[in-house]
Amino acid sequence: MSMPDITTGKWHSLFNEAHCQTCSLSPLCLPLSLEFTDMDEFDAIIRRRAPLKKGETLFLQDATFTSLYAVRSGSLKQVTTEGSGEDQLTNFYLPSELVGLDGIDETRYPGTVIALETTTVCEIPFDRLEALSQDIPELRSQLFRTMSKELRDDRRMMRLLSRKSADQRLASFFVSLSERFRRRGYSPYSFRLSMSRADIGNYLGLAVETVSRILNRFQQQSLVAVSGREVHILDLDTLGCVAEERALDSPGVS
Amino acid sequence: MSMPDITTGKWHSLFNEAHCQTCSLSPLCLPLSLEFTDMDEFDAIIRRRAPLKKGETLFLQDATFTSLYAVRSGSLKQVTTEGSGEDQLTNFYLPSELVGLDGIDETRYPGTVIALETTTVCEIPFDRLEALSQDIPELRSQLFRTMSKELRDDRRMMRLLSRKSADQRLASFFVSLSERFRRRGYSPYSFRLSMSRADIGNYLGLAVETVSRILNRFQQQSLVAVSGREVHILDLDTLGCVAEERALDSPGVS
DNA sequence: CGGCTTCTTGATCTCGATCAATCAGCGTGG
DNA sequence: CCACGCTGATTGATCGAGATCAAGAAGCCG
Repeated sequence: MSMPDITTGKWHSLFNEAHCQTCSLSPLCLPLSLEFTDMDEFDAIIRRRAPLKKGETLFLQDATFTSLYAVRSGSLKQVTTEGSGEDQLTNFYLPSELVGLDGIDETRYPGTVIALETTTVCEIPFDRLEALSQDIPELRSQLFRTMSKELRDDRRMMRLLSRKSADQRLASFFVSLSERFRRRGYSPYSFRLSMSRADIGNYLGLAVETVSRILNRFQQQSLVAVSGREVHILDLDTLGCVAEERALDSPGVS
Repeated sequence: MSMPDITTGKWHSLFNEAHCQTCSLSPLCLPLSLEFTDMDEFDAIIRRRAPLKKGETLFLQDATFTSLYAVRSGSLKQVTTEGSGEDQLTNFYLPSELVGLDGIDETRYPGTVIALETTTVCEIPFDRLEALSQDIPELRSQLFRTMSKELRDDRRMMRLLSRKSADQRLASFFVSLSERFRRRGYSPYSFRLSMSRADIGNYLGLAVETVSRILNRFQQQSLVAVSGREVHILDLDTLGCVAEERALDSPGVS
């Protein structure tokens, strides 16, 4: 839909020409607060990567940590396999978001990251980024802030997982997605889910069947219109209320 | 028990003399990888704080973010109140751990931090820390690593909250506590819980009653011996298995 | 078309929440 | 010293949200 068309064959040139200075995402991405000259320096360490196709992995769990990745287009999921248990989907990544921050303190990435659709990323070698962050205080500061924000989001997720009902989880998910699309200049009301129901369930700690049923219920309540992976949000306000409301106050649920 | 005695009155002098160079926690704390001269510089920006008594708050949710805090002794909990819902306990902090990292990207702390017992902390003004981290690459690197580790721990917590049974949660909690005490030089097998059952339940996403019941069960299975807040871990290995095992494989639970 | 995977829908079962006492620990004041 | 009240911990009985099991129904692609 709103993503550039991969089939034209113009990608490669487009993609070689790409620079932070001309990237529409730079106000959201790491170079956010950089001056032009600093941005040049930053841009110089970035490695553009060939696009990933749907289902391809950016890196595997336990691979040696070397780089962070900024998403340019498309989306990815991070999956952690631990012990005997099943996989846990810990994150979805959208354009301008930074992948790999949780790998810094170890030598390995703590999860596998997989493209959910055709996806392009910028590779940022971490040693060079760290060196550069010595000379550019804004860059360092921005890195700290990005990590801090991710910590904060994690805490929100913990609250969702430990206190919210299935309805509240789904509602939160849609509100959050809507907000993320809005910030990126896409419509907050109409978008296409790049992840399967199973992914959503795994991420939210719910069974696939539950996701399906609640989506159906939301549809009957005219909160959203869902057709396959196409989503139209009809009543964002109420959805926001559902997301935060205590299960008690919900009136005529019957 | 293993904590210095607060009642002797010797605290204040002890506490004024305290420096990173002589602090037994420095190999675990932020100055971990610093040279002597660097550690002096770091030590100079630290502000020692008067001890907090049980129940006192280090800072309130939405207070302006200014500093990180390193725990010297005692322990704290972080509690977030959001919307109409109840509080969510997002973290316990033990000596050498860094409090406040999730406040960096906003101007405010995202939760209230409360002492669970008599607790001393070192205040580290963040603007000075950030400035210092420009000159001391090891310090900057350590900060990144600390934040990254916290991200990783958060992901583990999400897995616990979304996939693990109540038994597994409690077992994980004890294994994790045990490990944290061990790293700090305390006994990994005998310790005193500074938090209430309600706190544990809130943190693990369980009702108090459930915590109580499962503790009882663990006791009957001779995994732990619990008396009030005094804990003796009898079978750490099995506890570790319980923490990771899928509910299926557990053999003769009956 | 057939052979996939993904999604939906229905029926049943279970774990842990909730409700409701009771009990234990503990500081306070008579 | 002991009755009182308060908070925290335990124990028992019931209930319900959501998992699980089991079929179908759509898509999707060679």
